[in-house]
Amino acid sequence: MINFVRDKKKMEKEKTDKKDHILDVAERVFAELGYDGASTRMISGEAGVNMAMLNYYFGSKEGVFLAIFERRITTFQTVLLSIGNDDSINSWEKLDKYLDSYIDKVVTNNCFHIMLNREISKSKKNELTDQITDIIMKNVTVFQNIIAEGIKKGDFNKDADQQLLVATIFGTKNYIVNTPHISSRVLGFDVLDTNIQNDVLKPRFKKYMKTLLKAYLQNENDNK
Amino acid sequence: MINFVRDKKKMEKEKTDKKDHILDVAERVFAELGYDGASTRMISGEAGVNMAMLNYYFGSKEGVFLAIFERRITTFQTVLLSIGNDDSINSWEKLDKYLDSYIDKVVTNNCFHIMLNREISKSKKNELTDQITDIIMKNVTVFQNIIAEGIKKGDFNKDADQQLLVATIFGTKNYIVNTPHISSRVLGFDVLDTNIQNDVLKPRFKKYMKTLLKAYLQNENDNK
DNA sequence: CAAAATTAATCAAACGATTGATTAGTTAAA
DNA sequence: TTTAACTAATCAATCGTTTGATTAATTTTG
Repeated sequence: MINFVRDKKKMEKEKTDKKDHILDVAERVFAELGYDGASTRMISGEAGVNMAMLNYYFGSKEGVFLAIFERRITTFQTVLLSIGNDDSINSWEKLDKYLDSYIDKVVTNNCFHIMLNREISKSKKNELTDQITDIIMKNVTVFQNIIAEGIKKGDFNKDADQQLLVATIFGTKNYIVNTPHISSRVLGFDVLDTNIQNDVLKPRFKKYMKTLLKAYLQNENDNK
Repeated sequence: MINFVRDKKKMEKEKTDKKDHILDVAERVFAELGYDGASTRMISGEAGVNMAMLNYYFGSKEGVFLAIFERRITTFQTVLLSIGNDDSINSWEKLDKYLDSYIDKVVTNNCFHIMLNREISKSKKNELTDQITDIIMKNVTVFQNIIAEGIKKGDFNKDADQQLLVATIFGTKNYIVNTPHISSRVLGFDVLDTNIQNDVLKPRFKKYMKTLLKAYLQNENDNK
């Protein structure tokens, strides 16, 4: 067996790569089978590591689950927050930017969002669902503020139902991303195919969402 | 011990009542914890029956799951189908009727729809997800046909994205019903409270959905 | 009608399999 | 040599299911 010479830098890189690899696999398996349906043996098996490594690295199965979260949420939320707080653009532009960023992210990281929504859909509360709720609410609040601000400024129709509009944008996204078997049959192509996602789904989804929101939020006496 | 005189009719009633009771409980527990998260012990325990009764009546855990489906889908789908096939009303009225029936049903039977959507959100295909997909697609197809017909007739805007509109109506519904922790915080009330559902949620949801679809589907040169 | 035979409903106990987790020991790196 | 990375073996607990036995209800028989 050949023994490579590896410096410390390289090692650390490989270590985090290994942990990252485990999380990649776990994220996919959790999305495929759900948290309860996915076993630690299956995850470690597909990741090509010993089962005990999951506990060695992440402490427990739940630790793996939470590690997946921490990896995804931080950068994403700061991006959305910065859009919400950008005072140099008007409400319509904010809406556009938010939708562009949001749709890009959730379509690309669909495994994560499938996993996330499966767990939050458990109607019985527990520590985990509370944590997930808080995470999701941060994204929701940014969107809500954009709408509320737009209405206050007079850019958006004041009769709009802010709360249910939240349900529409996030619900529409969830439908496409989280139930791929259904949405693929409705749309006529495989929504999980990366190429189709980038070339067809994302632009079409963005365009649709903007048109829909414009139709609903536009003041009745306005013309475009 | 008193021995009641009971005719055959009465007996059968009680038997189906018991099976129905088990399915009621199972439906709730599945919604609370997911299919994998809910154990047969827990279901039988909460239903107050011996564990073996689940297998005696329904063959297996999956049998319980499928029995819940058969109980719910039949009547519901015929109602929606009859609306879709009603030629005495125009497309706008069909849309209204469909939304009224659909929203009433899914909000009331929220446990069932939570359960249904949790399982279909597993991205790995299996026999069960295929069955659920077929069931869901029937409801979707009725809605799609209403939209397609309306566009063909010229009632609806021909530039409308039919497919993504499907994602919006069913997605918005799912968001409200399937993630009650989130939607309750967004809306500011408990979406699982039966009284609130009937007095507040249903009428508001119907009104919103109709307004949204009208804004999007209305021909640009039309006035109401 | 009454006794016997048959069927349906229910139960506690136990089955083998699988779960998440831990151990004690080995290998590799610093 | 000390520490970190990794492994095979094993743990108790829980899973869905099955069993054999028992009770209750119904039908058949004499």
